[in-house]
Amino acid sequence: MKKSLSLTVGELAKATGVHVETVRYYQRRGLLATPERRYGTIRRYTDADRDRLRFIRRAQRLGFTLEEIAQLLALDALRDRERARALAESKVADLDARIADLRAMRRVLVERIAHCVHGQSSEPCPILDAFRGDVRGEPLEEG
Amino acid sequence: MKKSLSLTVGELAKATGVHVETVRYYQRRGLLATPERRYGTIRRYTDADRDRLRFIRRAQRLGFTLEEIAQLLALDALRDRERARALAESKVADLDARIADLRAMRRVLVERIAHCVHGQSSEPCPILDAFRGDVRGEPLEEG
DNA sequence: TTTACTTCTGTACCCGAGTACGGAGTCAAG
DNA sequence: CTTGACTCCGTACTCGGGTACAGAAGTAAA
Repeated sequence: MKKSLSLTVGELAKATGVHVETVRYYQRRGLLATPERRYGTIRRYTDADRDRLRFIRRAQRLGFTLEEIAQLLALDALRDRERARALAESKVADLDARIADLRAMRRVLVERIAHCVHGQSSEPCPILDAFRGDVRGEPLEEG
Repeated sequence: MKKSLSLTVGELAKATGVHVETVRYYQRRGLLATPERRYGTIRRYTDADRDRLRFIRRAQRLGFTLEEIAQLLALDALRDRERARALAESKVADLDARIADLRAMRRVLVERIAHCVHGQSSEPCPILDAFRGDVRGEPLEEG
């Protein structure tokens, strides 16, 4: 276990695949600590900082917002499994809803494309006509 | 066919379920024309305006951005079926990619939740550990 | 006609997740 | 010891899709 207190922001950024500006942005957002500048030098980052940053990026790829990631990190620090799990579960419900929405959009669009293919030119495409008329009960409303 | 040149912005907004400010926003974006103010009075909108606005909202519900909707409206004006269809098809591909991404996220999360449930408390939740370690080949990268 | 709502217009602000930039200061190689 | 790259810091800007607000003018009902 090396506790290499050795990374510059640039190295940290490279090691995690984010831009330097993004590292600073996460610091502003409170997701990542800003280490001291010892003796008026440059800030140095540890492997733990790098791991935390990787955690952030992975959680992001799983669809968590930075706000939610901040919560996850806090729960992790408290070792609060229950709440961490609850957060993950509500995220799954969230994903399910978004997937259902996208599938509904897809279904309608594919149907309209089929109508467009079988029809004569120089008339407006039924895809567009479909938007004008009633698209089966106005789906996908919020709330 | 009544060509009722009778709607105020407020009525137009109500008839289409958008806020007045949003109507104006669409006008600024060039999606909707701004009718003249005749004899220093209030602007009046037609049924055609209302239909166009409904078109915009429906296309939005199908996942088109306002930029794309502007394109669709232009293609519609030109009666260019080919390009309208192509745009719809690329949108379907787009939706497929987004759905696949969300499903991948969901799969990983559900798996991690299962791990979290079967484990002893007062240790960090494996959901969070998973973010620290390798989440199977770093999926969901852009590009 | 007065009161109370709308409308009109311009401008500024919101969110989330960053990106860009300018002028310092610091650091490593030659 | 200078040169060039990197860091620090603050501030401002981006995008997409709107929302908010102030002050003036139009309009409808009592």
